[in-house]
Amino acid sequence: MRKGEQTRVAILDAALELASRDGLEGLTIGLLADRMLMSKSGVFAHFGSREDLQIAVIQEYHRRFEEEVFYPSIREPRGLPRLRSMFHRWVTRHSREITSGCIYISGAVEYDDRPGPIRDELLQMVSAWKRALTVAALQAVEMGHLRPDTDCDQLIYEVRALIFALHHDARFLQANDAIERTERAFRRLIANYSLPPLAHAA
Amino acid sequence: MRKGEQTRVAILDAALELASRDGLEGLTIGLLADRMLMSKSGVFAHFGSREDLQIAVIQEYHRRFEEEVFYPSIREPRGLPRLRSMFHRWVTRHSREITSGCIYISGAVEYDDRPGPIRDELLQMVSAWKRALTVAALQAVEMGHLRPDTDCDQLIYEVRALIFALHHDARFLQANDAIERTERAFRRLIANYSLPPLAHAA
DNA sequence: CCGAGAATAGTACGAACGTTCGGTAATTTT
DNA sequence: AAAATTACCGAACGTTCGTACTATTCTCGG
Repeated sequence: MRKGEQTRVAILDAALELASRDGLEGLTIGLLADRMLMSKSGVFAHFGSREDLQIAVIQEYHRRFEEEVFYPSIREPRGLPRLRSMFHRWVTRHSREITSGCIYISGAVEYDDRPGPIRDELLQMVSAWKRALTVAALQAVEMGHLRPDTDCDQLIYEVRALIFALHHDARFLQANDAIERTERAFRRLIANYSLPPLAHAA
Repeated sequence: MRKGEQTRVAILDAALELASRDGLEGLTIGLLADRMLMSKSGVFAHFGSREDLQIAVIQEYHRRFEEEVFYPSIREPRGLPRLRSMFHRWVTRHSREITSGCIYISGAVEYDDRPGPIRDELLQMVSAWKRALTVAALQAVEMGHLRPDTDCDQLIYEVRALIFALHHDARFLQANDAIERTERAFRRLIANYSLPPLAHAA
């Protein structure tokens, strides 16, 4: 039980790459076997079914997302700095995987009308991240970084909207100014919900 | 050559419904034949190939989109009223088709990594609509409805972002406050780029 | 170094896919 | 009413899909 896990990890890695490009529905055991230079049944044996494979991919994606975006950010000072860090790392991740899309987003489109374990898994991951963002925003209000009347759900809704646009424009429209626009919009958004600087006060 | 066109229209109508729910990739000739109570070959004969069927669906979707969103808006007064109308009708359309998603958005995810005629067709339609929005924004600046230093590309980028979020939250997360949040964000956005009301001027 | 058990290959299956083809109705034209 | 064209069906092809079995190869502890 050592070689096995080792190849399982390798398969999962290739599966992630494949699913990021072609979506979870495009993730096929045959293609995966080709890429691994293995037989279909050899790949299949490592996961009980295709659905289990897809779920494993989602979980692995989430693990990496947390590792790359969430955990580093949580070490930043509570409040606006942490929220900024979460957003920036999120954007950076998207610009890095500009050739391999975000499974959260593509999965949402693929499974918005298809109930089942995969949709449930995706929903759980996306909701968790959304909640984490909202918590960070709430803390920013608590700390006095954002205006006390800030509707944090609304703020995070608009923040997430920017990421969706980034994903769309960078990948589909192949617009190279998407990252810049996303960050500019974020700055304006934060400025909107921030307390006015003292210099401008009456 | 009369009965044929008639059923072709009926097939296209069913195809649109199917593609809106399951995406353009989920649009299958077999399922379409089942829904039409026809044979696969019967359906097939009306379109030279599956790809031609998919392109026909995209074009029909675009036709309806223009009819429902663009043309009525262009009768509104040039400038901010027209831009508002375009956005509102867009949102309304999304809330109406809350059970059947937007082909522009699902198609963008499905074909962002798949070159070919379908991607080209989608790209053309999406770009055209984006340009129409930008033109409306530019006119709003010209008319003095928006600040003269407004970056219209940036504004429209953020406007489109809101629609992406609406689509995501309404369909995938099934959040029932998505429409309200979208409109609230739009108001804030416009206020940001508007000239300050005279009452607040120094 | 060998034998047990894990890891992978091989083969086969039923289903669904797009597509082709030949034939038969139905419809339009003459 | 006859002829010609169009509309549709049914069956089959080749491929790919996920999955179930069986066989073979490899790995590693005793």
